[in-house]
Amino acid sequence: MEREKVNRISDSEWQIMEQVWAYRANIEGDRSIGSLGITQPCLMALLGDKWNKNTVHTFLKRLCDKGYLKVVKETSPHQYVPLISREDCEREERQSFLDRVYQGSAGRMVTAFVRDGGLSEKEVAELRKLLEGLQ
Amino acid sequence: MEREKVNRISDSEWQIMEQVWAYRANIEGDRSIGSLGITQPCLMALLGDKWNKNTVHTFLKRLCDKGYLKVVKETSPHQYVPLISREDCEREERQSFLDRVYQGSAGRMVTAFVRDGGLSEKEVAELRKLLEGLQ
DNA sequence: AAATAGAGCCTACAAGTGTAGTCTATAATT
DNA sequence: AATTATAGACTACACTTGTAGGCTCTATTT
Repeated sequence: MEREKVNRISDSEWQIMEQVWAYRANIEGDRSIGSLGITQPCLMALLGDKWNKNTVHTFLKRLCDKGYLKVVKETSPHQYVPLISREDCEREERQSFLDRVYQGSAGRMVTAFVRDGGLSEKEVAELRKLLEGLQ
Repeated sequence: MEREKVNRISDSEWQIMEQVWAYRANIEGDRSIGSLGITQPCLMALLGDKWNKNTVHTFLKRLCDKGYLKVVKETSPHQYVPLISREDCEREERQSFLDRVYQGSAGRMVTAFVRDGGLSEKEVAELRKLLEGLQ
């Protein structure tokens, strides 16, 4: 039962996935819309003129090839649906970052992040609560 | 005063840097040894047969080109000295990881890491202490 | 001095990534 | 129906990364 070893999501591809996930989250619970996934023109609108249309297409195709997206071709324009949750992807990214830079030591890493600042008071409070639960 | 925009350290290159930094840390304070940096044969010994000699050379050269290493050619074999501290690199990696996966939200990220487990009791304790100091 | 071994330099090459041009099919408009 | 605007497919190309082969130079051994 070992997972196909497929390439990670690249930087640019990740930005595409962001939109795919966000879109997906938005239509959640709104079954009135017959929409399953985001379309290329919709993506273009959200991304501004960051990339050429064909560039976006290339990324979408690659994400499909890598198994992160599914394309629904019954409609026009086509719709792109995520096959993996953002949470799962985040977990994998966290793990690979951890292994790469901190040799797997979550403690050292988290400490560095916290020390580095950037946490709001609310976040600090939340984190404190979380730590209490851990014991 | 803007920093040269140079490529990040790649995965394999990072493994080389680990050794360079570790070696450097070891000779710290031991000025008796006339050693400035690690050599290719030394690296090979530390890395085992992970890579071919030429592969290691390629990585070293690329790291020099990118400005992360300096080579001392007065001795044979040559010595490779880091031009950037591990801490600085870690910081940059953290930042780019944060931007990439968590849109810069350190809080969300740290929370995910903590929740994901992998923190030892000692690390949890330490983190708690750190958080207290933050207020 | 000739042979050998290891270090350094240069070259190569496939896969992955960022970026976009071309062509074709299809849909909307005149 | 002819024209035009798009979406999608396919192709291209430069740069990065992982990986290593060859050649040369120098130091060491016979």
